[in-house]
Amino acid sequence: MSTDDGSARPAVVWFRDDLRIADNPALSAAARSGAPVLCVYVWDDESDGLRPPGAASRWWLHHSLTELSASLERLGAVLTVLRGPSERVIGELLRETDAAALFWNRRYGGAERRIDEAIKTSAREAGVEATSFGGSLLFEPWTIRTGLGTAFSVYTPFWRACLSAPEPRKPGPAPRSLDGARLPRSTHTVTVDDLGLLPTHPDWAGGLRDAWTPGETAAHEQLTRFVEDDLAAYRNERDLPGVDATSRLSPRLRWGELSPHQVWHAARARRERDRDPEIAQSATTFLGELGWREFAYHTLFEHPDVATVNIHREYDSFPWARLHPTVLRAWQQGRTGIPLVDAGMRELWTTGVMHNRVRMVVASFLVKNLLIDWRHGEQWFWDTLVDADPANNPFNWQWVAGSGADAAPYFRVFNPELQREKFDPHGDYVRRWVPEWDTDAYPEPIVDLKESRRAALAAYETVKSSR
DNA sequence: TGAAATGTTGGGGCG
DNA sequence: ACGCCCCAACATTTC
Repeated sequence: MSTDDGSARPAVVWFRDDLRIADNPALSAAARSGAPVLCVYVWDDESDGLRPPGAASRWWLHHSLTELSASLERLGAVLTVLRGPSERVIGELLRETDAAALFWNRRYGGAERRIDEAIKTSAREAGVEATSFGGSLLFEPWTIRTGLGTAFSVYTPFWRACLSAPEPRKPGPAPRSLDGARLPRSTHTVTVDDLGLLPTHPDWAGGLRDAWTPGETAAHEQLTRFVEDDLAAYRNERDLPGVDATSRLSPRLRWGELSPHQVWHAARARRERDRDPEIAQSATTFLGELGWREFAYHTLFEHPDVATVNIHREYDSFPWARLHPTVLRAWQQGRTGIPLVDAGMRELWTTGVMHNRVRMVVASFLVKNLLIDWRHGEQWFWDTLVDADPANNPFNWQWVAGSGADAAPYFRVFNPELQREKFDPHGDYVRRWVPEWDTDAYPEPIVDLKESRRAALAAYETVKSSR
């Protein structure tokens, strides 16, 4: 088949949360098809229900798209950037290019699934082969079911079911080269720069630049280094925020610079290679963290509005404190007078991530000691995390708040001072982010820990009794 | 992937 | 030698 100008009908690859060329099932399918490949990214800030990325996420997205574009050019293709409502923009592209096929890797959010379904239907009606692939999860949510055919609501049996399901596929290579499709002049494209994703006035991204190199190349270096050098100590040291013992792969998975399949098999291969029991245990613990990611997506699939609605609806009547903006701001800015909390919030603001143990502590502090609705915390994380994930972020906030799937029991209130003594015993982490700790410049706590704990338990008591 | 309150135990000081 | 008390240290229960 040919278009009017004699060129073959292209296969369109729509990139979304999969900004990589290796182990990308949609890209591979397009390359295999023999058709010229047209790679596209759509910046859609118009469709209903799509959640606009936060500021830190936009920064990361800019750089990751830029590298993806360069990688595709090396292979012989280009990344076409479009702007507008996905359904209209993709539909127009298919018509203008007389595309033969449309490929993508699936998304799992409510609005995303509605949009993708509508596009798939109209593409097929127009004679375009539209095919979706599993590229971002180890286990598709609808394949992991309880004996009754329902979704799992508890992590442990969920993960056990995953582990006894067929093993996730081995990751595939990047295409060696691509036959890049030509774009008709009539198509209105923009550049990554045109999207205006970077902060300008002021440019607050200096800390992010120091902490990160977005993009697929650095992602692979990071994965290799972690698996080869750091996996052995992972189990014992991952809870110590002052030690660099975590994988720091979360933004890589969020943006799909790495697929979970690449991470899974890298860790498994390391475990098989040398049979050190320390590595074996660490690998199991680490893979369990991938399991929580799978469970969060599983939960998002079942509860599309997880970012705004309590999974346990009895929490809808929870007696949150009246919101004092100064209190929320003190938490956001790391000025609560609680050293571990302030250290975490400042790490977040500077680097776009926070150590996982500390995330639990600051979240517990906001929700329980300050009695501030978890949605405020979720939104702040959404805006400031470079790994802000549509599934993980709301899932984990609801987990801490007690309203979520397999949530922490309501009475589990972290004591941030005790947590500091346990997990940052030498104060390395706190001093790194709160240098004025233990000086007169450091403020008094904005709440009494003992008293606010009692108040939290009383508040949660009202929810419990209404069950 | 808690913390605090409460209960139990056992060693040592002491009359 | 014995009972009593104190109090860590650990275990269990409760929130």
